[in-house]
Amino acid sequence: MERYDPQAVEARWQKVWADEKAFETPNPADPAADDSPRAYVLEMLPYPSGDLHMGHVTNYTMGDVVSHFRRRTGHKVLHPMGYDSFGLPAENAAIKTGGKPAEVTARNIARIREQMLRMGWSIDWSRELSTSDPEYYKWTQWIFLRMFERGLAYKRGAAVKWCPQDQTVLANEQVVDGHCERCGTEVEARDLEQWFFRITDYADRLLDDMEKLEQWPERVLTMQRNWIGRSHGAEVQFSVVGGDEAIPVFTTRPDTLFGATFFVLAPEHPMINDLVRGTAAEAEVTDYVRRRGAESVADRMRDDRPKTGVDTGRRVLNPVTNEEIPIWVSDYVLVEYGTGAIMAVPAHDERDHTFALAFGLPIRQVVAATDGADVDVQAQAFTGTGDDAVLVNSGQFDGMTVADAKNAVPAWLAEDGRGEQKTAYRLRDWLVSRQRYWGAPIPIIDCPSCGLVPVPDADLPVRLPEIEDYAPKGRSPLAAAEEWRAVPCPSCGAAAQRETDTMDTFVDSSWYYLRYVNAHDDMEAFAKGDVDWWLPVGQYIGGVEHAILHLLYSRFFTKVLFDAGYLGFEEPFANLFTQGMIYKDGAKMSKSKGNVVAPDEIVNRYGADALRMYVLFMGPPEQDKEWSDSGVLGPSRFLDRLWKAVDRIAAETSGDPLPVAPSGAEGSALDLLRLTHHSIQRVTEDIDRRLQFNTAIAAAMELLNGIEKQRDALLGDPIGGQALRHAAGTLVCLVQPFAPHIAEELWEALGGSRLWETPWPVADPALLIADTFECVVQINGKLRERVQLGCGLPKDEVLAAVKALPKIAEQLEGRELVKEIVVPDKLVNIVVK
RNA sequence: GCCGGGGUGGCGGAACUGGUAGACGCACCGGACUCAAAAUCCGGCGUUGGCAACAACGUGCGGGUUCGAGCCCCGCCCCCGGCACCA
Repeated sequence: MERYDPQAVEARWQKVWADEKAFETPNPADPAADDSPRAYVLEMLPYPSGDLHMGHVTNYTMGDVVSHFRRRTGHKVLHPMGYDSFGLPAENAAIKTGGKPAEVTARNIARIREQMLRMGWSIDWSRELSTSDPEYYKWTQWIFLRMFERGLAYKRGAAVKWCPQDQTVLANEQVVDGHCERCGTEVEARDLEQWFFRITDYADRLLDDMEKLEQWPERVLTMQRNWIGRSHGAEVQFSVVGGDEAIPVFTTRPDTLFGATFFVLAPEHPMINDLVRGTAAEAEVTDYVRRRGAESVADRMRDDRPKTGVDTGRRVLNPVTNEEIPIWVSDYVLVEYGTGAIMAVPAHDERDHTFALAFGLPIRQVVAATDGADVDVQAQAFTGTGDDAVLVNSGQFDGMTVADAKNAVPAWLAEDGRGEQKTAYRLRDWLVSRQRYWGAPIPIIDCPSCGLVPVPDADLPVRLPEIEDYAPKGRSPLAAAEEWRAVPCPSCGAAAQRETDTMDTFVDSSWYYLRYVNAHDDMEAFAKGDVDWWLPVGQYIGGVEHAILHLLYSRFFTKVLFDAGYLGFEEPFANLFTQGMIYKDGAKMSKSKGNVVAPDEIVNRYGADALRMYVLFMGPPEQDKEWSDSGVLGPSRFLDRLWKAVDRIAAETSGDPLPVAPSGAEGSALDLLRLTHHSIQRVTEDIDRRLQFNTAIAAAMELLNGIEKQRDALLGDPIGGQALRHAAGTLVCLVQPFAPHIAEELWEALGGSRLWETPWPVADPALLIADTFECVVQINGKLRERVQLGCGLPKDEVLAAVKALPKIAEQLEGRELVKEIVVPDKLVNIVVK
């Protein structure tokens, strides 16, 4: 056979797979379906920027290894691919170059698809989809309407985050430290009418169902938990002195209610104007509110800012002490959390304490430590809540522990409506409307008499109109398409206007995993029987950067669709694997830093198989990794050596591509058979149970090293030759998920065909057992000697054999024996004095 | 501050259930082949001492449990990620 030429080999097999539709998978209704177990292996779909990057290569190669493995262990595998193709980059590129977003997107998809094909991933291309395709977004709109019907999509005026660069509003999840997640511009606060999804209705289920996600990484669950931010506490009513109204507060410390010595409203609290109108403090309060409002979002988030505030002169009644306490306004209270108002307990809350000191407000201790700790609440807030923290100065609750009082106080308040147990969340409703062009139009019509009316399902999709100017102007570019906008109201027929905002692209990607199942069905988004057959996704793989946004939204969508009866499951992804990022020179690869290594260049030089192996071999898949230009040489050399070794063995032995292990092997032939079967076991475990691809590849490398070491000695011998052929065939089988092209070629050289659907090798238990082992001999826990002993030897015989060793005998000479430990077939430790 | 993850040779990493620390690979050093170089093949490669056999030390730091600790426990330090004036 010729020299290993990755380019030729890879092109050849990619064509075979395409011609034979090797990786297309039937749905249950298809006659080709049978009752073999199924596996849905999915990687997060890419944004088609045009260039495949190393993160994509790692992500999709991991999924591909799992797919191949499942296929060869008897599963029907669904392994699809698509493009998250709506979004700002294509739109911005179109604005810059004068083209159309749809054209830019089509070009980018064509380019990235070509690069993907060169990687040789075993994808069912017949299910390929693009979220910007009307065939797809028709159903995104359909889901929006289901949300609308259920009251889960609604429009309201609210203080929202606005990105002045991208000229659109953002979801809370898309604001990172006060800056736009996408472009890094500092966001502004604006009051706008916007569309929201009521994800907060699902906060409890999103949290509680995480218990079912046993196979999700802890760090992702933690991030979601933090994001949802559930706190149990109480809502307590404080009535305004000299008025009829009561102002509710949320507190997680109802046990400290007797210590509430003042009251604080957020500057945006809706009742402020009424409270101060006509009072002496009106001017000062209004001025304070205006100044806070002018501050940037990022400034308000700075954590070192001093406390500011102003006294309204008005008072509320502490509902348990009946004391009148002053109402202050301060921006340390956030309008969007809880009720936008707090009761301040300076003795037991650090923030309230700081505020009390700054403005000379009274501090009253209501919790004491019983462990003798010195507590001076005038100097410092005491925030202890343990079993040794008990209530004082709290009427009938004196002496009760904090934990008990947290329940007892709200229960007592509830008796006469002064308060009740309550749960608060950090999570806010998901703002989904965007004032940009390249997204799915929101399928709603605004009628002067009927209000917001859904577009009838039969009229979907609401297609994006062709427009001239995509440039953002602070309102949706769709507003300029007046002919498109003007429609009769579906309900009353009067002249009405279409909604002109488009949907956040995260809406598109919140359900794509369902669409793959019936990717080109134009009668429905997906068929319940089919999605229930394939989902939940058996293995989902993607970047940890989507831990909150995409994964939380997708879980929300799945629950909504489940509630509406379209799905038979509540969690979309049974197993989640988050891969680490690839760095170069200590930094994330990026064009601006000029440290991007293009996968294409590596493929041209070393082949896709070498690149596939290297990205997995670099380190544990979930960890961040550092790209090394010379590192790829390891796998590349391995494939070269593999080629030569298998080529020679194929030429000089005969039989099946993977003959049975010859019986009667001994010596180095037997050693090789054992190594082979240990390798099967290691690679199988590493792929199947541990998703630990780096060690699977290391095991394959060790097998090749073993084959090379024995090759010349065994080739002349009939049993040895068969052992070699068995080892070589096995190695090709084990390498196939990682390097599928060369594996097919070598399998063919061994006389086989279609390795991708050849059953995965199974380790022979008899060959996993050795008859001797290297016994480690320790004295006082220190390694002193090693000796080959027979397996299964009784303890006393092992000890006798070990003590007979000259070196050990010498060291035991004249010392008192304290203890002897024998770990069967492993080690001996002799403890002496 | 709270929550989660991590810290092992020159480098990436391995050690899965407490049992030989450093698998596999990169880099480097020496040798073979070559006029020479590249490629390839063979050998070496934690630190210190020693010609060597070998010995001592060694998994962020300090303690503990154990016959035995990279792994378990207690107390710290540092790095990464999430949340954070969230009442």
